[in-house]
Amino acid sequence: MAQKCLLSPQSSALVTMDFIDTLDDLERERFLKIQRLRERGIDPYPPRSERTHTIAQARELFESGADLGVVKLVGRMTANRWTGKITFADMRDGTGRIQLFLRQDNLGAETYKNFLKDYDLGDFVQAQGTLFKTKTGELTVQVAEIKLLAKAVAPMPEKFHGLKDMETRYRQRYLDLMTNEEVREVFRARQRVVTAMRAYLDRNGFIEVETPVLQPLYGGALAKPFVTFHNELDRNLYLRIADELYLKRLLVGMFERVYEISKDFRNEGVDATHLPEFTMMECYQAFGDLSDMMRVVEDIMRECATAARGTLQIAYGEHAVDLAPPFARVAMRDAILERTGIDIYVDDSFDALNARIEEKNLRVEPQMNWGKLVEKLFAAYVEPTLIAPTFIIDFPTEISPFAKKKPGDPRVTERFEIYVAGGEYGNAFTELNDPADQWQRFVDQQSNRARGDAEAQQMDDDYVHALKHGMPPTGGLGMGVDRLTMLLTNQHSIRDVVLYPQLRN
RNA sequence: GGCCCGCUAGCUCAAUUGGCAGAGCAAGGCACUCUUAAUGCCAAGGUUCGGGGUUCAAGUCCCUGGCGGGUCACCA
Repeated sequence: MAQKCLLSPQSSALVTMDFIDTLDDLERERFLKIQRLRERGIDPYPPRSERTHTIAQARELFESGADLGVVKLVGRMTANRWTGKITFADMRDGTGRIQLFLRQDNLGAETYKNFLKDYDLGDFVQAQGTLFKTKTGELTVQVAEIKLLAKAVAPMPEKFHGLKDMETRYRQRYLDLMTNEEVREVFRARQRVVTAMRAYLDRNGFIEVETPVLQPLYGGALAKPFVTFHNELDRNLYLRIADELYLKRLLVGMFERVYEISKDFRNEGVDATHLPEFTMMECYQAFGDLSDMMRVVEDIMRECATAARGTLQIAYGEHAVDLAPPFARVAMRDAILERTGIDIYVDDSFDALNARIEEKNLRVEPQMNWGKLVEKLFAAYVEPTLIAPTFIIDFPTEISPFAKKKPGDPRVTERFEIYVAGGEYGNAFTELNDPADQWQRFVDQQSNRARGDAEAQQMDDDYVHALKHGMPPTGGLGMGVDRLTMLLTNQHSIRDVVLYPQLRN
């Protein structure tokens, strides 16, 4: 008898028995309901559903005064309140929540009893009936017929406190999404950010392209790569750390404006602002320069903020930020001078700058050259203070191997990074198109590598060769899509804007 | 990788100095025809992350391993 009631019409007894052995007590209770339903001839997993409106549509139409008559709504039951022979239930679909009103007098004693017995929170159902308002004024479906669409065997997380455990939220994201409405909104906002960015670029003549993820030589950024192996080719390949060098080759080939929104991979630390795979937008504009890229950043910030938040006045944590262009422009030298009293142009050698830093008792990690020391000084004393959107310009040449040197001052380049609320959101150059200079930069990077800099660029002869054929004067930009989404959704961990983040260790 | 914090019922959380491991939600039973974190009563639910140790006695103290979170260092 026990075995018979576990038989499923669509699977063998053996499989069913094995499955039931995997269930805990709560799940087993629900699985027995599935058996009861099947015995009554009800398929707990019917192949199709019927739906006349989404919940949002039904709500909107009703409020506008339309007479909808009988509607069929579908969704997941998420709460139940019963008082004897009537039950109020909450049902949610992808668009919203609506209350169901089930009454024994309407459904019939048998159906009503079976509903109470065999339906659970988490089940997908189809409710047919008419819309009305309860005496407390809540829009409600007066249910004439209720049908099970998909039985949930496992119980939902707690209905009031939601799912809080970080690990479960990330590893079983579906539980997080079904329980925490605000999490779903973050990912809807992310989609609006990406769509707005793409729409802006498309509208301005940038062509979306795809470049290799697997690269024989990685480059375009200073970072440690992931290494993989191609069996047939019998060689190592690297997962891209940036798209830069492939995209700029396209300008040699006479595409004038290109962009790519891509996953990049960097084999480095994992924390609240870094994941090993992340999404980057890079765009390049032939016959453009740094100031064109500033305009692109301002436009993208404005359009993405409008799409995500509907306003340019946003809150990020404790900061109020105004994203209305134009953004401030400050030379790195001036920013550092103001915050530390050190003039990097006076102390423009490694030894001099290092001595000044020690003299002032500033905490800066030991570095291998002047440029990196400047970068550290900036990161420690300037970056956290940049709340209003600010372009920092004139980066040291030593840390900018793909940027053109500033006319009249070879120590720095035509490069900016955009900072908002103490964080970096984009990086742009007037692109280096002089093949001899580019070749020398690679050589300099190699000497850094020889001195132990694991993030130094490798020589890319093929890229230099491309430049020998002539690349027009060009402005290029990279923006972190995840970080922009964080800013625009007020999230403070990158894991909260990535559906399936890599977890630590 | 260093340091700090956490891991207890399906979920959210308690547990005093080392002294019988508890509550709410969910799920089970009963009552209740306008509830909305419904309510009332009853019953059930545990390898306290794993392993080892100290102790008459360990959720609690010690050692060790695992998995998370925060922070510092590096990178975006």
